[in-house]
Amino acid sequence: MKNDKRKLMILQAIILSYISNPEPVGSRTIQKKYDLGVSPATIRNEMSDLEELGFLIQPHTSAGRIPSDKAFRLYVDRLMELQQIAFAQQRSIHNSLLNDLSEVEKLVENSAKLLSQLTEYTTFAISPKIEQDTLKRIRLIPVDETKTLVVLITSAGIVKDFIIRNDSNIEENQLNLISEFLTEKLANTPIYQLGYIIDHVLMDELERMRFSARSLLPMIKNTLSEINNTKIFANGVLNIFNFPEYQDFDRAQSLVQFMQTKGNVKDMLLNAGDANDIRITIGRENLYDVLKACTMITATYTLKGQTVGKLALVGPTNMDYGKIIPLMRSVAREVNEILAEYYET
Amino acid sequence: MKNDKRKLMILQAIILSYISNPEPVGSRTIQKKYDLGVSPATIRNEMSDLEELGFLIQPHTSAGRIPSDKAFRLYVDRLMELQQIAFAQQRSIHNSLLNDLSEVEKLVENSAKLLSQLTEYTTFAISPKIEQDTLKRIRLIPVDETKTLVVLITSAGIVKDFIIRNDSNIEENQLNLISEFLTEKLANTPIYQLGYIIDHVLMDELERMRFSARSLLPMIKNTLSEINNTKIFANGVLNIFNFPEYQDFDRAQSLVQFMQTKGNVKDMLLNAGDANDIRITIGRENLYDVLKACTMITATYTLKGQTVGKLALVGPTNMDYGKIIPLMRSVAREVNEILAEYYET
DNA sequence: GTTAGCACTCGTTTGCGAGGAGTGCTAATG
DNA sequence: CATTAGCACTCCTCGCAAACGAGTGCTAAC
Repeated sequence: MKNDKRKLMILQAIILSYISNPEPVGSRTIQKKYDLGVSPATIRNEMSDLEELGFLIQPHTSAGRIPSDKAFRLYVDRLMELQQIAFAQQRSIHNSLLNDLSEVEKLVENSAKLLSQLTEYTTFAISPKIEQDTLKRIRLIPVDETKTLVVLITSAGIVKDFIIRNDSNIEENQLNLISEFLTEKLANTPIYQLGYIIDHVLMDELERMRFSARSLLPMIKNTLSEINNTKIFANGVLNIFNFPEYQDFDRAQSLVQFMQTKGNVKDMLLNAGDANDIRITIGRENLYDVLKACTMITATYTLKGQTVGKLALVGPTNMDYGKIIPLMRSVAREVNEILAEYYET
Repeated sequence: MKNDKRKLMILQAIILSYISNPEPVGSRTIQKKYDLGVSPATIRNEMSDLEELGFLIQPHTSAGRIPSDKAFRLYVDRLMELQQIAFAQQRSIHNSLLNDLSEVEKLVENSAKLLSQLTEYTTFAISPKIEQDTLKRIRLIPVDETKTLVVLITSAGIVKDFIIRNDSNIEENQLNLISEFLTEKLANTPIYQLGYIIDHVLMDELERMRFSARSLLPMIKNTLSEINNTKIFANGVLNIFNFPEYQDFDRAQSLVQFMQTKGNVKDMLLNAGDANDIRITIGRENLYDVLKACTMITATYTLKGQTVGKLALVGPTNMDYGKIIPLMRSVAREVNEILAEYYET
C-alpha cells in the first residue's frame, strides 16, 4: 500500500471529494473531477481493493464509497497538504486575541470563541486551574456595611475575587491591616493549601493580634473551594446540526445534550492529554461514544511549562483538515505566545 | 360568549388537551377525556362556533382543531388555574438563589439558569445597568510589574474589576495613594460620567500632585466604556428544538439564530416593558416575527424602586401555564426579596 | 336543543413500478 | 498482464395511486 502511488492518489481524490461534498463517491465522479488518466473501471478495481484494506466503506451495494476513519487518519498523517494562512487572517487572529488581556481566563475563553467563528464548528476551552499556583497578594476591600470584596492575585497574574458577608461593619483601616497581615502570611502558599493554613495556622495568630475580623477568615476559607472550579467555555454547539453525520435529529440532539453537560466536556478535555502540538482524534479513535462520528482536535496552553488550559474543536470527520488544522495551530500558537509575553513574569 | 359556560368548558378542555399533547383535538377526544355530558355532535357544533369566534383553528378540513393565540389569552386571563408550588420546591428555589450572592449580576444570572432548569424552556436575563449608579469606591491593586487591577464598587454594591497595563512599575504605596485620591474625587459620580470627569477634571490635578501615575488614568478611562456593557445571559436556547411548533428544522434554527444574537435579545428584553407582576405575551402578541409562535413571560427585578434587571422565559404557546407561571413568579419574587434583603443598603 | 347516522374531506400510510447511480464481473484489447 | 468497454445486477429514491382513518358537517329523528 505504501508504495502503491495510484491507490493513494485515488484515495486522496475520494477524500477530497468527500470533504467538499459529503456524499458517497463513485468511480465516474473521480474520473471526471480528478483526472488520473485511468478509466472508471480501473478506479473501481482500486476502490474495491481500498475497501478490502479498510480505507473505504460502501453504505450499500449500489452506492459510491466513503472514506473510513482509517482513511482520514492516513490522510491527516501523510496525504494532506496544509493550507497557508493568509497574513491578514493571521494578523486578525493576533489582534482579536489581544483585545482583552485582563485575565488568562478571558484570553482562553476568547480564543475558543474566535476559533468557533473562524471554523464554524464547535469549540471548547477549559480555564486554567489555579490550584497549583501560589498566592501573591490578597486584598480586602469594603463594599458596604455587610459585604467585603476579597481579591486574590496569584503569582501567574490570575485575579479571582469574591464577596463575603461580615457580621458587623469593619473599618477600612482594619481591612487594610488584615490585607497586609494575610498577604504577609499567605504569600507563596499554593492556592489549594490556603484553606488548611487559614484553619490551622492563622486563626490562632489573628486571635492574639486582636483583629476584630476573626469572623472573616472562615468565610474566606469557605469560598476558596468555589473559585477553584475550572470553567468550561463552549461555543457553537449548535453547529453540530450542520455536520453531515448529524442530519439525523435525534443523534444530533444526543450529542448536543452531551456537550451541554459541563462535566462531560471537562472529562473529555482532561482526558485528551497534553501535547506540544495539536492532537487529532478521528471518529472511532475518540473515547466517547457520542463523538465516534466526529473529529476532535485539541491543543494545550502552557505557561512556565505548566498546562494552564486547553482548547478543543469538534467537527465532522470530513472537515477540511488542510484549512482547519492551520487555523487551530495559529490560534493556539498565538495564545501561547501571548501567555509567554504578558503573563510570564 | 361570556355567559356561555359550556362553550368555555369545551374550550378549556381543548386547551388542556392541547397543552398536554400538542395535536389537533377532535370532538370525540373531548368527549372521552373530559366527560362533559354531551355527545361529540354537540361538541362539534360548539367547536364550530368557537372557530367562528376566533378561538379555534382548523389546520385542514378533516383535522381536529387547535386553540388560537386568542384562546390561550382567554385561558391565561380567565380559565386557568394556577398550580400551587410545593413547599419543598419553593425552598429549593430559595436556597439555590442564595448560593452565590457575591454580585447582583450573579444572582440575576443564576435565577435565569434555575428557571430554565425548572421549566426546560429557554430563559434570558439581562444584567443590571450600572450606568446610572454612582461610584462608591475605586481601588488599584498591583498584580505585577506591568499590570494593575482596578476595582470599582458602586453604591448599589456592584463590583466591577479589570486589569490595566502600566508603562512602568508603580509602587504599592503609590497605588494606594492614587486609590484614595480617586475615590475622594470620584465618589458619588455616576458611572457614565466617570470618563468625562477623568478627562476634564482629574488629569490636571494629578499633574499638579506629581503622582507618577498619570499614565494610568487614560487606561482606566478607556476600559470604563467596556464594563458598562449590559450582559445577557441565555439558558437552554436549544430547548427550542423541543417546542412542538418548531419541529421544522429551519424555523427552529432561525429562532435559535435570533436568540444567539445578544443584540436581539437585549432589544427584546428592554422592549418588554416594566411591570410589577410578570407579563405574558402570547404568539402574535409578540413584537418579533420569530417569536410569533412562542409565548414570552417577563419579570422585572427592582432594587430601591429602580429596575436592575429582567428575566424572560420563552416557550411554546401551549406551555403548561398553570405550572410555569407560578414557577416564574416564585423565582422572580425570591430574587426581588433577596435583592431587598441583601443589597438594599 | 340534542344526538345518531352517514356522506364527505383530506392528510397519512402503504405498496409498487420506473429511473438512475453505481458496482462487479467478463471478455476484449494493446 | 494490466487496462478497459460492456453489461447485467443491486438497491436507493421518487412519484403516484389506492387504502385507511380521523374528523367534520349536515340531516333527520328524538
